[in-house]
Amino acid sequence: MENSATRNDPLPSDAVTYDPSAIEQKWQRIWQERGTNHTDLQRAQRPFYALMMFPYPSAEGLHVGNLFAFTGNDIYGRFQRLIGHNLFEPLGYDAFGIHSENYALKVGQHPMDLIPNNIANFQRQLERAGLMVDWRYKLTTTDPSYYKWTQWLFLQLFEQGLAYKKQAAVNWCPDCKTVLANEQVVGGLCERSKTPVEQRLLEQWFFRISDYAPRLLENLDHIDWSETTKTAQRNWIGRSEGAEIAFEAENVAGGECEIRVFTTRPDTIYGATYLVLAPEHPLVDGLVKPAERKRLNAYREKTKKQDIITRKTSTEKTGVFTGSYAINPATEKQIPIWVSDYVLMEYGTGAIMGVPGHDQRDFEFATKFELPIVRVVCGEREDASTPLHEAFTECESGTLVNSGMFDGFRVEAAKKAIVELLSKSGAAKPIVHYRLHDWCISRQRYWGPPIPIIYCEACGVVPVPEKDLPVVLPFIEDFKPDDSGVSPLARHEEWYRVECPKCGKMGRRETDVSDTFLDSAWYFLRYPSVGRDEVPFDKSITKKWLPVNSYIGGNEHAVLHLLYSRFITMALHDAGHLEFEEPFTRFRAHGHIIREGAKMSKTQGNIVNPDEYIEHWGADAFRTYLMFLGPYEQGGDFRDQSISGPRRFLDRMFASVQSMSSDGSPDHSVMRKLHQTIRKVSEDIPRLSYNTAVAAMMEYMNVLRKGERTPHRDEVLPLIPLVSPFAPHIAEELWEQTGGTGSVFDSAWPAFDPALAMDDSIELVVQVNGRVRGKITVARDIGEKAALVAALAEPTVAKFAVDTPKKVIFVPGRLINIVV
RNA sequence: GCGGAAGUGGCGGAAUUUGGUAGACGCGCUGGACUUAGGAUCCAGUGGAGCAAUCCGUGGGGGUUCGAGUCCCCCCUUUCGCACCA
Repeated sequence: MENSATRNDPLPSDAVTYDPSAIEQKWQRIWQERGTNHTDLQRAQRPFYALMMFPYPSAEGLHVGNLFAFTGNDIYGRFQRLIGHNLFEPLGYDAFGIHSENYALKVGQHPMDLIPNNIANFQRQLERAGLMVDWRYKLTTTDPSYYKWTQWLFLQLFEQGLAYKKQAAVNWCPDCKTVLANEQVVGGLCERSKTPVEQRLLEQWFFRISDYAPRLLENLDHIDWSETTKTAQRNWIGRSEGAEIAFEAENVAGGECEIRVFTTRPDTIYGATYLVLAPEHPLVDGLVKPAERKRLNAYREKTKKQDIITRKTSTEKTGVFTGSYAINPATEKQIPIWVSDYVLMEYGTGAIMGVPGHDQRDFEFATKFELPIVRVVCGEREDASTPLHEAFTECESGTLVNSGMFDGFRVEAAKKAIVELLSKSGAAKPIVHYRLHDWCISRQRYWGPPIPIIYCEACGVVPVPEKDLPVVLPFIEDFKPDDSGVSPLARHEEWYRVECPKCGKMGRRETDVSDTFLDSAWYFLRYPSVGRDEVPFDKSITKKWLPVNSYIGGNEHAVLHLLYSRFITMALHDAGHLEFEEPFTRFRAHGHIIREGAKMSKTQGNIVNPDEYIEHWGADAFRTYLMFLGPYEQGGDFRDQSISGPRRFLDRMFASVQSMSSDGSPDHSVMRKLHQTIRKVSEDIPRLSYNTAVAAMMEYMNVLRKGERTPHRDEVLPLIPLVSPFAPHIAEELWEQTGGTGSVFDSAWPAFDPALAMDDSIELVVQVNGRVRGKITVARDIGEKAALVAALAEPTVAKFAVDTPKKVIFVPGRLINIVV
């Protein structure tokens, strides 16, 4: 803070000067008294729901990144209110989950004690920032009145058959001691702890999100979201069109055995010279010949032990032969069946056909193990005998060769024709495969909502009746997870022993809790209905306020929270609870801020503490600076020195109101600039182009005060609402000082008058041979002939335009280019 | 490896919509005013070279055009996603 805390000097004695802390405290108090930030949800005529991603209330307190995000949303929301909407800008806390729990373990406190303290601290910090949040609708995911409905949501999905339990190989994080969703595993590492993830076979609850893959993908074309976010979702859903092809084989017991492979290149089947199964593939045992068994077992052991990260990143091909053969349904030749870890059990069918001529991985594998490489596609200027030095993967220019009756087919046509042929004998079928897997929601942890299920010896899996919700998370001292794969709650018999709701015999509660992402997958539905105990969300209020008009948040949630929220909304829509199936009409991803060119982190000790800055510069200057330091959707660089600029701007704004005069009439050219500024700011805010909006207002301030002129009242007043979304406290204060009634946020956005913004004379750029040689001031609507005459009259122009012009390019109102 | 985005003064960044004055705005810096003082405030200046006319400048190289930061081709660098996805 050395550089930034240098400004609170004694001020000239008599002048009324800008004192942010006094003004900010005053207006935060008045807003609360008057209920300025309150929304009348029932009576609103033009509802506008401006949502921001709610924070996880960490012990460190509010991060400047949170404030950057929230301020951007607040500006957008306040602007919507000023142009006549009824704004609803709620905020809450995402307080369940491993983050909180691990921190609690680390500091030796119980999360039930810790979280309320953290929330209180966050609340204090957020209130200082001056957000237009209606705190009456605050929600906290750890509150039983909230998670009661998270559990209800689970039951809804259970009833629809969208929640099911299965034993599956799941991602186990040995550090967090819980399973993780696929989305929480990044490059084989736990997204949170960066520990290599292991595979474990466990009974887990899943949601059938994969059933929704086509809809989740198609709807992306119709929603107004940041393109980067949509791309991330498309990649994650991972649609790929291809075919499933069956290869006949004989197992060691002498029985028939069918190996199904998924391929996007059925056209290359004549070049399939071997098959590869994933080491975990269930058919491997039956296929391995006694002579190969020892080597194969050793190989499978080795892959099992290897962590996923090395398996997925090393491209060195390894593998073993099973000793068995399959029949290629196209060539009817015998091809060997191999096992290799480059084939993954979780994708497709866990088996592939090896086409070394036209797949780089297969090429490497075949080269290493000396398997035949056959060319079945050739490009332009190639033929069937052109040697292959690497896989030929080009599709567009490809023509089939060595492919029997399909020789000469183009790749695309061959794909269809071959699948069609093979499907007649049942050997193939066209298939669309999605990478998206079902969402594993079980967590073997303590700090989450218990999954509302009871296991009964007689009745089996019994959902907890809705009237018994919430299943309250008990306060237990011993909440530490262990390596057993069993939840901490399972150690508390007094809690999990419960009567079966169906037959009344003693049963056992599900002791896993649900994923934190379930808490946040529906919170936007709850906000308008906070306080309603009998429903998760009120029907008419929901109809009035949802879907969310504008949602702003970080792109790190592109495939987690945002995808899950869409899925949950669709599922509730299908169950008749909602009338819409996409929750967020418009989504924009904000950027992230760094500090002095480096990433902010606790270890580097370069975290910006909002409290200190607000203390020294005021919340308004801090907000304005955050919005000014870079393009909102890209983020920017927080530099201590630079905050003085926006603060100076507010100082000058304040001073202008104190010194403005009502005598005479405003300056014509200043008023012109004012209207140009109104236009610019009105266009920039909806585009989230906040940095240029602030720059435009600064530019106007420079014009307003140029050469120490005394600004006129009419020149100054419209600036107050204009600046109010950015700096709400000072705007409110100046609004009051200048005789405004009520809140500036209940006034109107300044009207833009195109006639006033229009320049009557313009600077026309004069070029000779495309190079700028001068500028002439002319009437705005000057014609080409008059412009040419005026241009040639300029000495600097005449000097270069010595010959008769060959050609003249005239762009009305902008430039004239004389070609000689 | 694949895909997206980006490369502009000492620094953060404008201008890319529609090819038409490159460097808005701010920080920093320089000079000045007011001052006992200035790390406050205000005024003026600030891409580079040159006394000047002028020339050179948006990662590098080509191209299209009267005119290119903007469009096209090749290359380099940074960055963010995805990553043995069959």
